Amino acid sequence: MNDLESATSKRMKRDRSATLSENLRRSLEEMIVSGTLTPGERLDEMEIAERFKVSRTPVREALKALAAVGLVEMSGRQGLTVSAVSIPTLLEMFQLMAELEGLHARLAARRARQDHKDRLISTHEQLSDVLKRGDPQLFYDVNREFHEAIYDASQSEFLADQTRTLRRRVAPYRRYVTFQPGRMTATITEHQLILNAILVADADTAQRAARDHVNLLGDNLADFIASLPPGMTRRSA
Amino acid sequence: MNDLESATSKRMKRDRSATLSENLRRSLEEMIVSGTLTPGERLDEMEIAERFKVSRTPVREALKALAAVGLVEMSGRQGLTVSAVSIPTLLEMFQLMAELEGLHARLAARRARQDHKDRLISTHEQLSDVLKRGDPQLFYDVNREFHEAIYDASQSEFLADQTRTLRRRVAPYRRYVTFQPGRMTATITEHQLILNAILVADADTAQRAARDHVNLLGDNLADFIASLPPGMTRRSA
DNA sequence: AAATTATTGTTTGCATGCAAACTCCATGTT
DNA sequence: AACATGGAGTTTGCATGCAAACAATAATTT
Repeated sequence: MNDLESATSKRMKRDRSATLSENLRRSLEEMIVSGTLTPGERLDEMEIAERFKVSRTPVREALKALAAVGLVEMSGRQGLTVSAVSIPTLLEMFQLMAELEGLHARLAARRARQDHKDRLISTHEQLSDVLKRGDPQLFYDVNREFHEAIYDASQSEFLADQTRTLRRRVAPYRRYVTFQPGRMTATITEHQLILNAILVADADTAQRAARDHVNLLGDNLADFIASLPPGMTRRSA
Repeated sequence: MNDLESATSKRMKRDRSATLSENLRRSLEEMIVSGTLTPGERLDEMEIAERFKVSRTPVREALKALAAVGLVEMSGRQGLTVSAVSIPTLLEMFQLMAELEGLHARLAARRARQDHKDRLISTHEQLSDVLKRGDPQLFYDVNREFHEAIYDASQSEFLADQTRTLRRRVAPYRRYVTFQPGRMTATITEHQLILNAILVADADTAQRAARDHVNLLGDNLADFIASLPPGMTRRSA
């Protein structure tokens, strides 16, 4: 029963989520979502294994899991790549995101308790502050916080999971939109509409506002893509 | 260049999707979706490996993939189980399904070409015929065909993928609803409404009709669950 | 007899090894 | 010279083996 002994390496393994493959999955997912690994990039099992100092087995398991969610693609034996989604698919993703966020907002308007509302309000104010400071990365993060607050208020865990999964899939592209001029300001305005509707429990308005908010994001993305020189859409590195 | 030789076992491996783990994933998924493996049931790696005459490696990869989609759960080292979803989660799933199907119907109403419409009509008629014969399993399958026809007409592949994935997740429970008295007849009526709206390109009506259709399913499920003796909802074997 | 510890067995997680298949380059043939 | 053919190297897919962890039972102690 020695305190020192119980804190040794044995305890390390006790951590439930401490399987190598699970940690790898998280790491790789983060790298894909954050753009460190770019869409279309080849993923070499051995390379990753060496990089993380593990064998290929947990690497393969992690990649299998990511492939099942659609973040990586395995086309037969010719190797794995970070999923590169086509423009039409990307627009579909935003369309679906719009519906999901709309549904969350609708449910939030109906179910939000006072603590949920408080969190929404404070997060929204926080985001307004960040806007003035003009830190895009921070804005990106706090913006996510605001949406998480809506998911929380909607009290729909499964729906939230689905939404987060989709969110991660569009994340590599979403950054292009977030940093568009005027988008951050517009976001604040749009959030305000959603927030107000939730606060007064106007489900229809909340749903519409949230849906429109994401659809505008999609439009911005489409605009951005259209402004790119042709061919730029294939290469994503 | 011997014909006989080129047709030997070497050719077998040429099939792109012929990796053991992929085939296993399909098989296990089918078993879960069809109810052969029941929610909550323990999945033993070795047992499955022996059953399919393969090593544990592809089994583990298949299970990892299924876990990523939510069909199986792996809680730490204490083994994997077929996912058992709680009642509230199940209702959330139907709610989301309703939105997805609604979106498909909306898009289908806007985009369906004549060939899509033909397929919808013929599938609908087919389902009506099946109703008279009273074969629940066949009804289940043709019903799926009708919905597939809608996905096809909506021309949204990604959305269709997402819908199918969710469909598979609720499949183990959906059967209870399909076989409820009166449900099949009601389904035909509801499909008719969706079909009519799509044929006349009335997007709003199509969306509402499809959404209501799935929501009614959810209601039926909720009724069925409520009619079960308490405690019956936990154990699912 | 009850509780705690030992121990055995089962099951998962990971590493390693091997073979099949793909890629690419070089050599050869027409 | 162009195309086909062959082979080396790379990469994936799967099997096997081992060790750590969990589960359950047996044994020991109080």
